[in-house]
Amino acid sequence: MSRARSRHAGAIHGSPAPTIIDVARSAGLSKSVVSRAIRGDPAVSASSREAVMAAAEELGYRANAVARSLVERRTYNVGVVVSDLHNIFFAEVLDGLYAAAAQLGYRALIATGNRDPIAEERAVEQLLELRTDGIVLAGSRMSAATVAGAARAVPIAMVGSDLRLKGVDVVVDDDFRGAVLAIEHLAGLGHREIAMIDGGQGAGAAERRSGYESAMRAARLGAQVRVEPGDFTESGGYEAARKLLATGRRPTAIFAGNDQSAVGALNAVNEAGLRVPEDVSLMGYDNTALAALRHISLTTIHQPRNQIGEIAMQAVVRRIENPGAPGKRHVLAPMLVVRSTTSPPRKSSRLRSG
Amino acid sequence: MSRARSRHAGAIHGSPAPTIIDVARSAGLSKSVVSRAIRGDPAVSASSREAVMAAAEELGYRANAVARSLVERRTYNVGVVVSDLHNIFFAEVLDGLYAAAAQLGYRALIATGNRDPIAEERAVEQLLELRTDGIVLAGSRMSAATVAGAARAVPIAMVGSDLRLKGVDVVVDDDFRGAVLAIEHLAGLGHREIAMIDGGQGAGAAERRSGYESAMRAARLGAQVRVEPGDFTESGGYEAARKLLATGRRPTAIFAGNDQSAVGALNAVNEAGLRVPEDVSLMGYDNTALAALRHISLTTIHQPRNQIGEIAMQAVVRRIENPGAPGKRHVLAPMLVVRSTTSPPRKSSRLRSG
DNA sequence: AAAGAAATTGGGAACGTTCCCAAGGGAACG
DNA sequence: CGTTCCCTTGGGAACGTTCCCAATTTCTTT
Repeated sequence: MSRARSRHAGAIHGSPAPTIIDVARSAGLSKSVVSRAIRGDPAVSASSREAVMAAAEELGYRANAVARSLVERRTYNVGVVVSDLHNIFFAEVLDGLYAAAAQLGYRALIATGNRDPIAEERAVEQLLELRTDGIVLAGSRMSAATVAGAARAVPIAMVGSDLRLKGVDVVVDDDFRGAVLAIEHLAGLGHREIAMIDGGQGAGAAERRSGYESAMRAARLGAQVRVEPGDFTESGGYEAARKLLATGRRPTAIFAGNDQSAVGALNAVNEAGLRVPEDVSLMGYDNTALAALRHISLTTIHQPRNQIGEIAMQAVVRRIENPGAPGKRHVLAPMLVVRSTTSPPRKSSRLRSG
Repeated sequence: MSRARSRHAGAIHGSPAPTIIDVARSAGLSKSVVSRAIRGDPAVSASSREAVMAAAEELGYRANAVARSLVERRTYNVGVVVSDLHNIFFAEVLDGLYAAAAQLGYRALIATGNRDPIAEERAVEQLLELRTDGIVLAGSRMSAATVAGAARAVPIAMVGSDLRLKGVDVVVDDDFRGAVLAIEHLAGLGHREIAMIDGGQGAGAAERRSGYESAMRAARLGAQVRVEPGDFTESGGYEAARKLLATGRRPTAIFAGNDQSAVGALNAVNEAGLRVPEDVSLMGYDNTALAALRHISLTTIHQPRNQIGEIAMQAVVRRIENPGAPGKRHVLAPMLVVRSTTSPPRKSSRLRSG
């Protein structure tokens, strides 16, 4: 029956794709049997199954997820809205999300808001129209009201932002704890003048700052607390570090709110003619790919990003399959990663301050 | 009728979402009128339109794209398969893709292959089942046969890889030209011993290499051509640069295949006790965010990534709406971006070699 | 060999839209 | 005032599946 060269009918885009009915006709069976065979339903005789598969292959049949979704009233799609794809931080979260979705039998559909809350809302609205079974919001800047509105339609999980909304799962790193880890490391090396560059409105910035303050007090360094305003960008870190170095007592260690700003700070320290870590120790937060570059080799706090994504996806799927289950808050433990930007302070300053 | 507090019926996930029929009943009109009003069809009286909109709002109605797609036999979705979300290079391409899709009335649905050709194929297959109207492949590593198979079902555009398949649009930066730009810059500064770190199998690596060779010959530096095998990773650049510096005549300038590997090379140069750009000039390719960091400040070749994305999306949509149109090759012009890692060679070496 | 049970098959309804066509109600026109 | 035409409306079919139920076939068992 089939030509020698091409196994599939050479469908050009215009011509309609074969349906289950075409396969049925070609296999000499009913559409019901074809449907069952395609889905792997055991209630099909071996011979029928074979005939169906052969016909499907021959025609180049591909299941139509649209029709299937319509009758099943679910899509097995989970939408993921990422506020910013430029932020490498989210790449690994997406990996985790993706892997977990595949493992649970769902597809992850990624949309982005390009750092614009309005665009994010539009993206959510579109995913809702597409009838995704659930949505994961990564680093969202949307208002609580909007999120709550979406949560009415479909289970939602958020990562990166810590909205406490009932019916919404939240997966966060324990930023407070991470900051404590950082300060314990620096204080343990003997530093006393430990300044922090703040992350402003950034995700987790407030927790990191209070972790810093708390750990400083715990180390009896409450008097040395010094928080320089900044943000989570490279230039924010640069400017903040310049101020730290130019005025007041010069810190022997700087804890930046994230890796980006730490890299900016690194540059400011170098420009001031100081060396890292000999003159100033420097820490970041997030353990992004940036921190791992040899040329930078930044001591930082690792967030289990992959796992964050996994857990978020699992949370959504759990609530898809178990409607009515309440949303939870999942807090993950950060980890210290020591690289080359931290060392004990110079003897002189150590003596002077001790 | 409606409670005071909540404008929308407080639908909890289990209860079915309202349909056009619910709206029709509530507005006292037929489903046809509702359908038309929702879609903005002018053939609806003002009073009906108002009634429909009010009822829709009241019920929290949201159009069901699944049902709509089934009957229209198109989804207005364009799938985007990104080989690697960690590669910041693609973030801007995605921006362009996304913006163009929105502007043309389509949605972009992003899927990823995690650098695994098998996973990429799976992603494509899933998008095809979802009946996306077209697909953009970004940095794909799939076999030509697989791509051709997908192209039979739906218009395809590729960015980053340069498969010449009929029925497939390709959008690429002119990598040959970019490499020429790099060498012209270095040669123009007075460098003669200009080595290149190759990108191996990476996208565009071959073109960049031949651009290098050609430009070297054009500058009468054919005898100085020296290509060190490498890849597009940081450690690849590091290892390659070590070899370049350890053996043979030491180059005064190194052109790395991309920014990542240039950063690795930067580290190797520093470790050898040499300074950039005083002792060795260094160039990358891509103008990623990495290159722009002050701490790195790499001279590099810029690819119009945003535009690459835009053009790819436009190409797919053009062929969706105009089936049978042939695929084209779109070549974009790269640009030199001078930062701090290039300068004229030291006098001494210049004299020696001149 | 008959009867009952089990396995397999087929047909119709449903999912929520859009599209097409027919019908109703004015307005305009002669 | 009757006819025609336009504007609006409503109902049924279709999109490609899955699900349910009834019908048929095949196997067991006595």
